[in-house]
Amino acid sequence: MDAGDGSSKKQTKSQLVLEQFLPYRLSILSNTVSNTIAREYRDQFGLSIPEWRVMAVLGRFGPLTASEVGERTAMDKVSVSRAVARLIEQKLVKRETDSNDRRRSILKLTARGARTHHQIVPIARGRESELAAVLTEEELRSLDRLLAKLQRRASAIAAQENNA
Amino acid sequence: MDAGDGSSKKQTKSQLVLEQFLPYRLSILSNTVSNTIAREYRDQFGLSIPEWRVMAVLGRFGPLTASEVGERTAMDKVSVSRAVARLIEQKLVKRETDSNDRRRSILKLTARGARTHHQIVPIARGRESELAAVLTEEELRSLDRLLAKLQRRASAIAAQENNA
DNA sequence: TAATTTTAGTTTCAAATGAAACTATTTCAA
DNA sequence: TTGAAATAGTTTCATTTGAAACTAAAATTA
Repeated sequence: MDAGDGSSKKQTKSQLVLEQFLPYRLSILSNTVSNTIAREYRDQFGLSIPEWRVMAVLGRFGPLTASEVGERTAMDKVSVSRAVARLIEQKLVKRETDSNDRRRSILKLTARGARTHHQIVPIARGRESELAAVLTEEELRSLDRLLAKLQRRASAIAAQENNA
Repeated sequence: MDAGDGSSKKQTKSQLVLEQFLPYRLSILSNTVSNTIAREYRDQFGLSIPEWRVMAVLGRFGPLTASEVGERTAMDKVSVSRAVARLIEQKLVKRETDSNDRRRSILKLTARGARTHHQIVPIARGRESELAAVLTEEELRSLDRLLAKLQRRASAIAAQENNA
């Protein structure tokens, strides 16, 4: 076999070696990481990733409206709406209507939500550290830069695509 | 504003700044890239990402059995089975039963499939280059290394998790 | 060699997701 | 100020996905 690690060798002209193909590698890495974490959130707290993301931004920046949550999490409004609905059922989030603009609702963590948030943050951080532990400080800074650059470019391409 | 680019600043102890959180950043980047590419495959060739992945490995390494396709693409057998079913409908892939082991089927691109593959590869590569163009040669090598390291670690964590 | 277990792949069912239509409210423009 | 357009968020519907059950064939073992 020639490694699941997508390393080195150049590919030939009209072939595509999937395991060296950047979009594919990003997708596999991201899924591996997300699935591991998702399972932990689910097993320990009964939360899905979208639900957890909403909690994370409310814990950090709340109270927020649903659209602000969307901006902060890069989730679309449908996903936010559904995640919020489940969080309210679970009494982790509460909603009140904005008195200035009654279309808006204002979301914040309940006391219970705040406690859960408080429990999850260190776990999430721990997972991240466990992953990042294979990298040196310098590699981490490098990764940060590279991901930022790629994200800017990827967003630009996506946006451009949207107009065309 | 504190940037959608997830840069620099350290986060405080019991908070989690989503846009600096590595699993989240990987997920957003990967989704941005995949969605752009997925749309192109869909619009131009009527293929989904799983379908395209199957075509890619068959084009490069075929003929293969369904499980070999699974290994090469990191797709589970259900996804492979469904992708293959659709590709057969579209007459891009053909299946014949292995005469030595009649549980197995042997998959290969049809002539039509090979032509489609031949058309897509340069496009896929083009997209990758467009993305990678923001990085220098050295940054690319660095990225390659970092992703490989992270993937190894992520897989190890996932595997460990599976036993526990 | 008959019974049991394993392997390859498919089907089924339930949950997750995305796009489009919809409701309620607010803003804008004539 | 009233009618049209825009905005916030939800619901609906069709598609995708994942897990578990299932079928068929092969390998194992007793």
